[in-house]
Amino acid sequence: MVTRIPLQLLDCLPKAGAEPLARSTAESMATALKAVADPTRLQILAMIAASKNQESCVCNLTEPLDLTQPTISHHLKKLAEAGLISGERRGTWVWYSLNRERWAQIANLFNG
Amino acid sequence: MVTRIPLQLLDCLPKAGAEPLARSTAESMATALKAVADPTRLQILAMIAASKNQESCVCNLTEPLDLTQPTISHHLKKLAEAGLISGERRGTWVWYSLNRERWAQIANLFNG
DNA sequence: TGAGATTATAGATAAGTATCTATACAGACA
DNA sequence: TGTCTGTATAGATACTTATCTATAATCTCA
Repeated sequence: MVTRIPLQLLDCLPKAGAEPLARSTAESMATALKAVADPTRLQILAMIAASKNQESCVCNLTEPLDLTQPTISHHLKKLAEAGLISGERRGTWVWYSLNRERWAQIANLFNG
Repeated sequence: MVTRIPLQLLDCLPKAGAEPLARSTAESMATALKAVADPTRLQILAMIAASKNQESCVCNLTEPLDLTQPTISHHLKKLAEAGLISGERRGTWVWYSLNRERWAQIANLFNG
């Protein structure tokens, strides 16, 4: 006996080959995007990009953003972990600059 | 009497014109990015994009993603609120498709 | 070496959110 | 109209995280 599939269901069958994005890939992309998806971190990135030599020390970010220094450090750490910025100690200060290659990778998520 | 500024400090002064990104703008951008910055939602977006006519009903998403139907509905709502997808009821099913213009707007955040 | 300045870390707290179960709503069809 | 199917909403819970205060670590310089 043949099971009859109602028309309703047939209309809704997934097309062959519509494989879901691999979970591991999706998680890796989401981690990078989460780092950017925060208003304070977007402001930090904008300020670095607008600074002389496109780099900034922490001291330049704290006052304009009206947040405490540990909070700024927390956000810089998140951005660094996502590979979006790098910090380099020069004397007393730590200078943060954008990682252009990583930035381009994320842009490609949307251009593909 | 002139206050003497130590050399150390001079080295760290922000450059003129390095205005922070307006908070309201940053928050609006972050809202859109937060919608994308979730592995499940990335998978949903990928599945919609890979589907026939680039649209999908909820029933096609639930099983491959191994999540309950209310959870999928929750994510679809988030994506819709961010303007990234739109749902259209056709009979029993609601079909979701990508909003290309909105997608392009987000891509521009990274290409600018 | 010791004092002062800059940055990072630890721990606490409050707010946000991804997920579930239970249930309501909406359309198809017999 | 009543039943079945597909989708949305409500409420609860556990997990994440943005922020703060307090403190440690690191560097400069007198």
